[in-house]
Amino acid sequence: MSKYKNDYSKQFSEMFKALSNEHRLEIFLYLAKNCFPGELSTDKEMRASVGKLGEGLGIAPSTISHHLKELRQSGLIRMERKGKTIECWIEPDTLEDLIQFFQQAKGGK
Amino acid sequence: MSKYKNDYSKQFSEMFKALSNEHRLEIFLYLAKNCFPGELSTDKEMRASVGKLGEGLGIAPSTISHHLKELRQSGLIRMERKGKTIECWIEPDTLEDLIQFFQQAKGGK
DNA sequence: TTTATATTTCGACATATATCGAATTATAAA
DNA sequence: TTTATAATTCGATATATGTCGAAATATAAA
Repeated sequence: MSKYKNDYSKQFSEMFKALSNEHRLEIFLYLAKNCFPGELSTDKEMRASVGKLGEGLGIAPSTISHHLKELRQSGLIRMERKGKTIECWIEPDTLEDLIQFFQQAKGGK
Repeated sequence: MSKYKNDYSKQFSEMFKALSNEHRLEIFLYLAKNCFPGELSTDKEMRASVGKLGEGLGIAPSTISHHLKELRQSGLIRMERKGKTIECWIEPDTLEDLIQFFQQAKGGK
């Protein structure tokens, strides 16, 4: 088997690691559904606070914070302080990159 | 944040875990490129042995074996003994599932 | 300025993961 | 049947991960 790593393998494997935890995947899916920016990226409704994201997951705030850090560091989400809370939303380019990653793998190109 | 897990979250998080390791991702990409079944699924060239997949990765055969088991258990690849060797190939449906997973996430549906 | 709220950082700990080499199993070849 | 090849399983070990609670930090409210 010849080397089949490209320059992005490391980056993609880090995104997959971020999504390999069920709590992080759930957060990611929630953000993808509710907080995908675009036409209304400045609208408060398009973003979710750390506290909001923690609701219903049954884990400590410090753990949520840890998970969000992982999602951010892998390039899947963005975070920005807004007053007392910190707002989170999906990094839109990365979602498209992931689709292309698997389409290319499927195409065998 | 409301629960956003669906019935498949667990299964997807396991695939992402399998792809979170650089060695496994490399194996997966190699198989996707070279061993995607279809019109020639019985052709020897469409499959790769465990030994072949280990070449050039610089890790022990037992470790390759471990990684392939993870890829198989997560549903990303298939394996079948053929004489002395064990042949590996991509599970084609799963690749399409992954594309749809991210397309759906992007669509916000 | 003091207090309350939201979040992060730190230190600890239990569990999971990646890896190896040795031993084992399965098959084919001599 | 004995030997060689391919791959897996096992046991060990070092490192990484998920989690918590306590303490620290940032901001807003009183």
